[in-house]
Amino acid sequence: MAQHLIRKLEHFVRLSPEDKQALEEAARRNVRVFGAHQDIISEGDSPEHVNLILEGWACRYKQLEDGRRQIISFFVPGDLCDPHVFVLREMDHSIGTITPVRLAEISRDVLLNLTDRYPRITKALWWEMLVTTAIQREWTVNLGQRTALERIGHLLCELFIRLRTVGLTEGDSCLLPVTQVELGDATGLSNVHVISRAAGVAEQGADRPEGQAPDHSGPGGASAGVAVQRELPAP
Amino acid sequence: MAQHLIRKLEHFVRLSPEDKQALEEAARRNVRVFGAHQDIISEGDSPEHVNLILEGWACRYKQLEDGRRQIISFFVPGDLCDPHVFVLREMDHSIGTITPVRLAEISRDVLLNLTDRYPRITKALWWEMLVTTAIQREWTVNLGQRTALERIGHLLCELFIRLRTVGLTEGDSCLLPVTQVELGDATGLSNVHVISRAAGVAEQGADRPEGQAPDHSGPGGASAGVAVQRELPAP
DNA sequence: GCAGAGATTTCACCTGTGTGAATGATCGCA
DNA sequence: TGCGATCATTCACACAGGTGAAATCTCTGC
Repeated sequence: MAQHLIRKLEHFVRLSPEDKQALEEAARRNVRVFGAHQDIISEGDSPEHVNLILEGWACRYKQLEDGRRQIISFFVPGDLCDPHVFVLREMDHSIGTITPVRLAEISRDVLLNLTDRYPRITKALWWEMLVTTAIQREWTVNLGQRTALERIGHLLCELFIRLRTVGLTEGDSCLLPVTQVELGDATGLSNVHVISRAAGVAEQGADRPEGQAPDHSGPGGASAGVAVQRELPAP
Repeated sequence: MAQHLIRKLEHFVRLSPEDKQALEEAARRNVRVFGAHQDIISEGDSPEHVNLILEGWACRYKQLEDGRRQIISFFVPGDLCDPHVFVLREMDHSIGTITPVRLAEISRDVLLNLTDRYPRITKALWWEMLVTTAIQREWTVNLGQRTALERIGHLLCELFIRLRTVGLTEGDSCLLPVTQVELGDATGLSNVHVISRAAGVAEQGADRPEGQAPDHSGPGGASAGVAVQRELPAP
């Protein structure tokens, strides 16, 4: 059940069989299923548990009164939505599904128990959180400084690498169950503009992405290097 | 010395005299001084300690090869640069001063000691970190969805409120020792464009900001509500 | 008191991206 | 088998914001 999370964390620390066992256990109870385009938790709600994505894609987003929407980050299998969220009274943003999603609700107690008993897990979760905030910084740069072409190229590279980390790629290709409107909401572009630029990425990209945070920011523009199939995973 | 940090944390938890004493102590040792426009720590360096800003302004930024620069966040007195940074091998971004800065370097051991012995401080630092990441999310929305006018209005409100939290405002005004180029780097705008829009903010704004995360995103644009003096604090 | 660097302000012009609308594809479902 | 909904694609046009350059203005140091 928790194989994606375990695979991801093992990029940073070596987990013992007991560590893995404990994670599996935590991910087994309280599994919930959501359809596509549903809110898992909405702005203003108070968070009750940490959600571990087992299957499917989701996103964190914020919506302005006039309808403008910004996707703040994507969640793919193995991702934890806010392992520290209990401190806050209420959510300042929403989390919604993109595809149908299967997730495990992990209660505060279970999580505290986990970090109390398994120091390697604690360390790995710290690292996971730091990587997440580093990605968040990269998005800030993406939105603030890069052109449309570069933004989309960079985002595709990020997602490809994250999927590869949890073993959800095949060679140079991966599934990308995200509509153009959603790509636009994530990159701060209009849906109409996404296509012309996404086409540009497809033309230019042939290199393989390397490293954790690819930075294709030169004047030459982004090279995606990812053969992306727009296709939903078979259930 | 640590009065700004203490004042900020007390918005969330009530600190005992001993808590405050401990914070004061930690901020007293290893004080360093930087000039304006210097790097405190650069991309690629490995972080050695947590920096507590005592006086002056700094910022976190990332620079692309072709010179484009994105300011990712501002630091004002009372702010901690990354209370969790030790987990990372090397910095993926730089921290540089804007004005001359006085800061306290807090070592890993001192910080761990602090969080071990003073649970209220631990809780307050957790809260501080969550607020910081919430601000980071807000920047993502700012850069991705808002117009130039709204971006600048929102940024000015944020800074005013943060300064008020640490007691660095006077009535409706505060110091803003930030150049237009820096405002542009933070909002993803060109310096030339900042001025026309900043002028717009000055004209439109007369309301007082309210709440922690002001959201002036309606079609009417941003209202800054802050009378800002562009002036360096006397040394 | 002067020189030089950095910051602000203004201008004219250009371009990247948004808007709105119309047309085709694709897919789930009755 | 066909209907409706959701996405993708394309086009023509509009405009927000970028670019480059030049003219002040304001410090700061000598």
